[in-house]
Amino acid sequence: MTDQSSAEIIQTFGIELRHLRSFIVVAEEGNIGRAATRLNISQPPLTRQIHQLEEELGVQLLIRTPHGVDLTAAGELFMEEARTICSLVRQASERTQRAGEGKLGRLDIAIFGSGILRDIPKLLLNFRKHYPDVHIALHTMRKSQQIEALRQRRINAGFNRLLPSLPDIATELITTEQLLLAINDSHPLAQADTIPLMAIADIPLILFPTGVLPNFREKTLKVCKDSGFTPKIAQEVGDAVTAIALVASGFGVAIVPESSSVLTLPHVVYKPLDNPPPGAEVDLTCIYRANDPSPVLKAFLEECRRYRDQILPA
Amino acid sequence: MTDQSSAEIIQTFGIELRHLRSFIVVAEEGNIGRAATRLNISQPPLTRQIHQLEEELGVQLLIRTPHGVDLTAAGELFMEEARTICSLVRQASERTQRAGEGKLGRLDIAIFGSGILRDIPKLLLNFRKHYPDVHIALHTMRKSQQIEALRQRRINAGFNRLLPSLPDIATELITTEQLLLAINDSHPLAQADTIPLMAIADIPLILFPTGVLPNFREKTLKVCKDSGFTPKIAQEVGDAVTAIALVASGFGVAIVPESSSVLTLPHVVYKPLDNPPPGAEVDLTCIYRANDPSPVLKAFLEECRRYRDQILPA
DNA sequence: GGCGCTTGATACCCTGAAAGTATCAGGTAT
DNA sequence: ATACCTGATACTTTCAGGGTATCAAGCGCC
Repeated sequence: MTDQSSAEIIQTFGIELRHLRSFIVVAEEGNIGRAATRLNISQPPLTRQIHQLEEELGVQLLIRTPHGVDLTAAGELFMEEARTICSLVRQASERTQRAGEGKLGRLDIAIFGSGILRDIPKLLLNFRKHYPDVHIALHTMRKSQQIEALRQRRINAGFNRLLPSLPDIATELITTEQLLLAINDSHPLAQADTIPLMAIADIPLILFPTGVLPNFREKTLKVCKDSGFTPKIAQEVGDAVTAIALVASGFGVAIVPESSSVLTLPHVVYKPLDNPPPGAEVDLTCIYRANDPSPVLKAFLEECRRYRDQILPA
Repeated sequence: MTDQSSAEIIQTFGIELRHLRSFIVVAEEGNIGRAATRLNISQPPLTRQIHQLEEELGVQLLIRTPHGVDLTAAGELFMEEARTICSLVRQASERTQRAGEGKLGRLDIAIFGSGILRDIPKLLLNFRKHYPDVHIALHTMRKSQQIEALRQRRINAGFNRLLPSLPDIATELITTEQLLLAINDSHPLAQADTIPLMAIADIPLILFPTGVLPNFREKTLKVCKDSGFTPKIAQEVGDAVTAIALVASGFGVAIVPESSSVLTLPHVVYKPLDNPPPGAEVDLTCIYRANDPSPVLKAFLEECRRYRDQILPA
């Protein structure tokens, strides 16, 4: 297949862009001498170039008149085609340069449940503002799927929390969030400004997500253990949104990342932990192939860093 | 304006089609050495060409791996663009060649009243069959308009009868037609198979067309004079169709070219002249600029000759 | 782990094609 | 008739692209 396709392409031996550029100028000037001046070459080589072109095409392009040259019908057609081609080359060059700077291209990005609630949309919005010509496709994937998809090159980056360290996957920290307690407003504890973790020891706890370790479920259990108790597990669910929905229905409480609090559901209030133990926080990170040379990805990671530096002081 | 437009085009210095063709093959092979073999050059110059291209664009197009080369995102984009450009060059080349052979292009052709009745449509149909990609635009013009339009290059060819000889306008004979008498079937003469011209000396004659000399009106009068009489003029009209319509209404008789007889109107019959005097015939000719180099026109004129040679024996 | 094979990159030379110089030939206009 | 355009041609020169030889680096196979 390759042989055939390139055989077709290589048909046009001999003809070079130089010929097209020269011909365009000659056609514009209607005079070979003046055209040569504009091309910064002398007249004879230009005459020869045009002859070569006519020879190569097997068609007369110019009619020599006493005061210059006129285009034949074929010449007129070829001039249009040549203009198109030259401007296409220019465009190709520019587009490739922009692609090289990461300003043009496509990013396939995997997101997961609770990450989408606040930081990722903001980040993507920022990026789109700086790189409007980069097309972003979002895919919802759980952590293990993200890693597999990265390795298979189906995606360029993914967002997740609590990542295992892997040799071929690099990470970029987006933000570190405090943990909040999502609690039903009918519960007496919901009146307090902050809640000591120990206070929920006897309240049923909704855990999430299910899936491979390490995950946020594990994190939640560890935080409780560090506070000196083992929680009563009310229910295990797949994602933060479902967990908070259960909180709204009075199933129990849930420990969620700070950013989840943008999700308002009736009867759900979010309370900071009183005296949070060390480790009562969770990272949101961007993962990508460690050796991915894509300039678009590079630009995206820079945007990630800019976002992080921007919100960390605040 | 020319300076600006070409300045834009000439932006892409350095880059030549050679670079694009080479890059495509390299991208296809994923291996510079093999690509060089396929391009029938050795490996070092190909390496250099790719470097030149990357230099020129200011973008890395290839990632060198131990087993060959991979495309960067920019490289992948540029490869698509390069393919497009190369195939466009090929197409341009082919189209120009076809234009040079007269197989592609546009013909603006002027026609006039009675010529359109038989020969011109047949001729155009033949031409279209051989040259399907030539677009033909028809314009209805009287003789003087045709000549003016030819000189102003608004048309490529015209059809007419009885043309004055002009230095810059060449002619190509299409057909020579006998003259027929168009007569109302209520007239006693309409019963005869042929009619001697003298017989209409007393019947009102409808003359056409009005306009510059020489014209068919003049021809008609001359034929009558050669037969030894001066006709009674019933009416002068602009074209053959109107004249025949008047015959249908009983205004009188008309002398018309043979081809007009394809036009059937109620009560109109066409009768050959009995013993037609020499000169009782009229040419249909194609006129064009004597120095017009257009290959499309050339092809059209050849079609005209073919048509003439085809109908002359019959 | 060392050796051989692959890959692309580099240094140098050489050929050939394209550009330059000088001149010619044809057509117009004065 | 001549002076001045035009593009075409002959010859020279230059330099860019291609060739040969070789190198450096990475992978895989014993």
